[in-house]
Amino acid sequence: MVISPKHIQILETAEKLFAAKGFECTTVRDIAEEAGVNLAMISYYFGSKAKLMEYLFEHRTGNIGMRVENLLKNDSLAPMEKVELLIDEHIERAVQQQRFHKIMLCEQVINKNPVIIKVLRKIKIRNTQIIETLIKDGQKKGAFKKPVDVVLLLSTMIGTVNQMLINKTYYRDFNKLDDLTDEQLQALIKKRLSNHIKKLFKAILTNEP
Amino acid sequence: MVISPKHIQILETAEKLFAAKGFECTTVRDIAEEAGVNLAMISYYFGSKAKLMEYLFEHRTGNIGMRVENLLKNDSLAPMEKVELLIDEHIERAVQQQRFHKIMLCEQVINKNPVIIKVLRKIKIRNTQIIETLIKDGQKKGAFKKPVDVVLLLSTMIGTVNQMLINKTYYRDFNKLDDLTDEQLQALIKKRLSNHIKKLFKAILTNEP
Amino acid sequence: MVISPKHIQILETAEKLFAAKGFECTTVRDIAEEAGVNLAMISYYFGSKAKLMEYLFEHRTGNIGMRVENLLKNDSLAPMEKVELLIDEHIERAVQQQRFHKIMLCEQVINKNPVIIKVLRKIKIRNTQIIETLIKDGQKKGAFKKPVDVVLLLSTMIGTVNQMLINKTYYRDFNKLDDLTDEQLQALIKKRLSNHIKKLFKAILTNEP
Amino acid sequence: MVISPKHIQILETAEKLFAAKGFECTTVRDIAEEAGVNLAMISYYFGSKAKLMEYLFEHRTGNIGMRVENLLKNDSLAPMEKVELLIDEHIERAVQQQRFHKIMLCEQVINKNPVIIKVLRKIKIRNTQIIETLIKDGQKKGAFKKPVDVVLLLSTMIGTVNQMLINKTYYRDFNKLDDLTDEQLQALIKKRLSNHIKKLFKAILTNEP
DNA sequence: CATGAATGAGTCTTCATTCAT
DNA sequence: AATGAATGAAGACTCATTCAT
Repeated sequence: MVISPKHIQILETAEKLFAAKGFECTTVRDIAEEAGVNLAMISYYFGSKAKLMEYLFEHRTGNIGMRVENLLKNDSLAPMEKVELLIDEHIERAVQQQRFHKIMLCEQVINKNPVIIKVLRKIKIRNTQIIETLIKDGQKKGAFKKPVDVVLLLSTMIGTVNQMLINKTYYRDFNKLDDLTDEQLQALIKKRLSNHIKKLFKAILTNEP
Repeated sequence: MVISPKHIQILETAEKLFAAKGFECTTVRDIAEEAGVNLAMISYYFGSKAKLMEYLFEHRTGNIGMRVENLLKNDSLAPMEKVELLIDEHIERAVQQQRFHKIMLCEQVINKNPVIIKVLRKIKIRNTQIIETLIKDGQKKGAFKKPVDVVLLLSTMIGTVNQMLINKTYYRDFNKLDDLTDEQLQALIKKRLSNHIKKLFKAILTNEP
Repeated sequence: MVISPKHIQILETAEKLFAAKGFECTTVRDIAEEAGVNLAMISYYFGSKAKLMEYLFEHRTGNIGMRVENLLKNDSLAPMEKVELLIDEHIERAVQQQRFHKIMLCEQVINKNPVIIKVLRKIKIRNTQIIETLIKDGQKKGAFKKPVDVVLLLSTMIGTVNQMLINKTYYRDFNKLDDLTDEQLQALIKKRLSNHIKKLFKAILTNEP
Repeated sequence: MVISPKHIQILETAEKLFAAKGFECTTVRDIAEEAGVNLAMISYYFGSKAKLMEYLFEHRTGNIGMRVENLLKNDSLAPMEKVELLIDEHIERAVQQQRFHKIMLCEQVINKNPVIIKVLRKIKIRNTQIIETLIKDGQKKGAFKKPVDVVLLLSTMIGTVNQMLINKTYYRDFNKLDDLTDEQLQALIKKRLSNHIKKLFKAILTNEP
């Protein structure tokens, strides 16, 4: 399929609305109006609303992991350093693609569109394999404890980040951070998430205090 | 409002379907058929589909925390023991009420029904306050480090559990646990979640290795 | 059919609501709640909502005209005096039974329930006959001109009164009568209607200026 | 809003059915079938059934009064001549737009849709102002008596015409006019209404016999 | 290639009425 | 005699999708 700027425009508008109102509550009309395109164009371009969602998943999950792949091969980094980079990579992407991550979160719960189920499963497998490789490497080098429940550990990383994305506003209120701009708040949350999750991973993976 | 057995029956059917297909994709007809009641009865009992959801939230969040309240007052327990009880309490409830927790998770993302937003906010505040009290107590007794980012810590507990609920099937596949019954798998996940999260909390709260 | 006080109560509540919101927009539930009776009682008492309306028509149109019949026989009154009494009689009843008159007005337009069509027709015939008799008597006595279009004349009386009932509030506003109570306004309108219509009738029926 | 021939077609079908069965008793399906258009098209074109009614009111009340405005300015006409033209104008329009006038009559009684209440009020104010201006002019020229109750006088005109519209069939029966076609009957009624109302107005406004 | 107009299918909701008690 | 619970039928409306142009 040829992807024109108009395709991107529609996809991003759809993403915004899906994240805000959910897939079902977003009408094709909403998307068309918000994106400033003709209503029929969406079916014309993507075939259907469901297919639009699938394209969105492809669009967002297409080119991930290049940097991570290289990271793994880099022998000059210690295992824990690699893990830390992975954590930061995930936080960065989750925050950058907040909307899409929210959509993914819901879609994982709902489980309806088989295509998306498949894409999600692929992502999960990929994620698990990467961290598994990393951990096994660390264990081989004696840097990490064994055994490690990889999925559980990954759940902590992904779950903590998701939960913080969901509770951004609540976090601001509870910690009385009203004077921060959205960008500042986001940066703060990223920093704190990073430190926090790294500490957690260290506790699970290493013997250091 | 009087709650008859039929009310409960409808509520639980609705919960099941909402968790499986999402609120929007579940039609009132679905619920009526699955619950074996007349279509009109749902409006008759609950007023509307949206109200039904609200009643579900009330029904499920109504009487939580009695045990936790008592726990907090018990002076014979060490701070970390209290925290551990809290963790187990949460895991127990989340697994027991998996469906409802999935619904809550989605609703937090979507943010549509104001009544539910309010209920969710109340729950969050309650949860944060409980753990905050616990932590401050531990800090006063010198058992816990300071400072502690309460919301971040809570996000780890809730996020990890949610993520594991979502990935139950994936967890079985990845760890090759096909010979376990659903109950056994569930018990295993509960156990592992408990150990895992306790370890994480210890790493954040205490100085012990 | 036995008419108990509860019947009356329901009928009058129904009348009030039918006049305010129309027959279709008034639900049986509305009537039951407003009347403080059980919902099922209305069907139980009257059979159906349509039948309730029919009973209302019977109830309100049952015992009219006794006074008028006597009036006609009274030989001590001049023809015009009789007509004037008739006019006042009509105004009095229309104002007293405003709600019912509004209902009748709508029902005449809508034409749906055959029973009510019949009742309305009977009333019309009766009214026309009475005034026709009166006019013929006046013509015989040389007091009234001939010919007279009875239905047209009646239309003026009934139409003017109806229109004023409908426009009560507008009449108050336009004539800046805000300081009057509802009762005072009503009395004023009755008085003015009476004078006005009598003048009109005189112009049509007699030769006097 | 763009008004296509199909809009008009739907509006006129709706008008016909509203006049015959009332707004509430007319279903959108009725209108769609009678107009030979798709059911969804009515919402598509007008938004809702209520809005359709509002458009009908706008459509019918939009361009009234041009002729009347000019009439008022014409100095070659005597005050009573102007009044007579006004009466004929009203009769003509009421008979021409019988259906709509019936709808208006009912809507004035029921008072539900705020938009329509507003339109009706505007019409009433306009009507009253026109006739008030006419009458004041006549009074200044010494042609008319004073004082005159404008709303009462208007009620006679409008009420009489309405009542005759409602009772057309009855009028035919009572006066044994079965051999007349509908058009002939209508013409007769218009003629008689005109003479009748003019006579009434003369009686109220002037001193002549 | 792009779109305005149109539509079939499906949704929630309301309501008068019924019926067992 | 009276009623609380229940329901079948029908209503307005929405929406993704289609299709002629």
